[in-house]
Amino acid sequence: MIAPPDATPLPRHFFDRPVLEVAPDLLGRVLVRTTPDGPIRVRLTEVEAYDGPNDPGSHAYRGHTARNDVMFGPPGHVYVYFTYGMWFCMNLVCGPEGNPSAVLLRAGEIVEGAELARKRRLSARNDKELAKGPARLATALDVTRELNGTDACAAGDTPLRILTGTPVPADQVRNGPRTGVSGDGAVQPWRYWVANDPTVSPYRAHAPRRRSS
DNA sequence: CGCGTGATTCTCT
DNA sequence: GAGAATCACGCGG
Repeated sequence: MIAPPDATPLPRHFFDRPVLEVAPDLLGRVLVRTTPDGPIRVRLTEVEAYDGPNDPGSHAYRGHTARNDVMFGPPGHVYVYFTYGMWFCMNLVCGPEGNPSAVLLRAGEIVEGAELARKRRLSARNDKELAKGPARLATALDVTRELNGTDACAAGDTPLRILTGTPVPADQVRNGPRTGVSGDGAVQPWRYWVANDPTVSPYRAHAPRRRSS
């Protein structure tokens, strides 16, 4: 019997391309998180590209460190980072090994396991908000530091993988400036989203924090 | 609805 | 020591 599209992982070579090609092509793909209580599936509606060692917005801009190590590894793996003292965000590594490019997964529509996601997203006022924002998406899927380096292209019963899903036609893809990025990196129009999708997060320009004392 | 601010800790300078 | 690829909440209109 033939596996349905939603059961087929994206092949590794999907990610072994320039990140600006991969990012819009990820819209409509389905991320599956396997938990002890059952699967959670998310249809991706918003992503952001970070393009190699010369992108001033990228965590890899200042070289190879312990935190960004996974970005320098093979494509198709999950890079999870911790930020603002509280939150995790997840990326999928792109391009050839050694070239530190990645796509930040910013938002999606929960298509299965919403009851499991709600348990971790108690402040969400409705299901559209469950994964509306990169840290919300990671929280809804219970993605933390432990999943850093996971191979999202592996077959079988892995904790997190990315399936073929149904790609979004090019005429429904929009793009604009990246969110939350400071300095020169902010101007790149490398945030991609699905037109008129209610699960896409609102745009917010980066706001530097003042010192408290 | 838009805007401002506190939360909380890791990472790199 | 500063700033962070963010979120939630309170306030004012």
